[in-house]
Amino acid sequence: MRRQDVNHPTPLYEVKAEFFKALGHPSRIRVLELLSSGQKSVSELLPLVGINPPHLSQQLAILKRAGLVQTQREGTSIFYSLAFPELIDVLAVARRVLIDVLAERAGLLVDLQASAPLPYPGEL
Amino acid sequence: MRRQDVNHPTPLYEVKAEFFKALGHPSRIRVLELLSSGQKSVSELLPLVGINPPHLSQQLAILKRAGLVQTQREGTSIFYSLAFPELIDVLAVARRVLIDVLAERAGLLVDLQASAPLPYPGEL
DNA sequence: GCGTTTTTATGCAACTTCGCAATAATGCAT
DNA sequence: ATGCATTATTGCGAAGTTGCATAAAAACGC
Repeated sequence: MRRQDVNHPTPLYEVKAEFFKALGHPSRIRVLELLSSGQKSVSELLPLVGINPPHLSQQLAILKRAGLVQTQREGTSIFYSLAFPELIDVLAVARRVLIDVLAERAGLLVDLQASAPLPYPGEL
Repeated sequence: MRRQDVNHPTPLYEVKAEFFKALGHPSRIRVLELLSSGQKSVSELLPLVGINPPHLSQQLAILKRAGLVQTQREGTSIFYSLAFPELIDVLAVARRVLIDVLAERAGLLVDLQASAPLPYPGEL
């Protein structure tokens, strides 16, 4: 619990920021996408995410603390799953925006190339 | 440009994480929500966001670098606006998930209260 | 020039990431 | 039940990143 939270009823945009912060890491995005197609145990996730066990465990803990995933023990394995199916929608909508952003970036790139100082005619 | 980017085509989930990271701050969320209802100049945003000018400028720069907002000069003012209207959808969908998350949390809270050691019968 | 609006620079505290070592929790064999 | 292997988590510390304040500078209109 952060110092700030001790006495104040966390304002809404703080909570929203927390939510997005939880999504703001490659491994965590990867995990959520993997869980989009059904629950997975930690040992299943390990090779798919490609980080070492303690690190994965930590990232999973962050997602869990944020309330985005839930766990279920099954023998010696622990299965993680999305806490809410709507999370899939968040990822989908974000994907759509990202397409725009990347298209825009690509556009800027060709502009840059077009306005380049006439590719060094005599270079090399 | 990070070292890692020099030789590798940044994997997609890196880019996605960058996107969500850009949303992962209260002031930035606030700005995006304010811009959802139309462009605003920095000086308009200042009192609404409630942070000091350099800090706001920095947060705006982060949003701009992420490609989420665009600017337009008008005399001495600079107007910021959403780069893509779909951003509003992202915020909306996230809001829906958040409602679930918070409801769940509230549920856990009453469970905790229900299972409390019989609220200190004689306390104060 | 001067005032207004916005950005950049710099520095420090706070937080995050991630590896390694250690620990816990379970199931299975003896 | 004790030990052992498997599965997952926790603790800790180094390195890197982010947040935010103060001071300085840039860009514009007059």
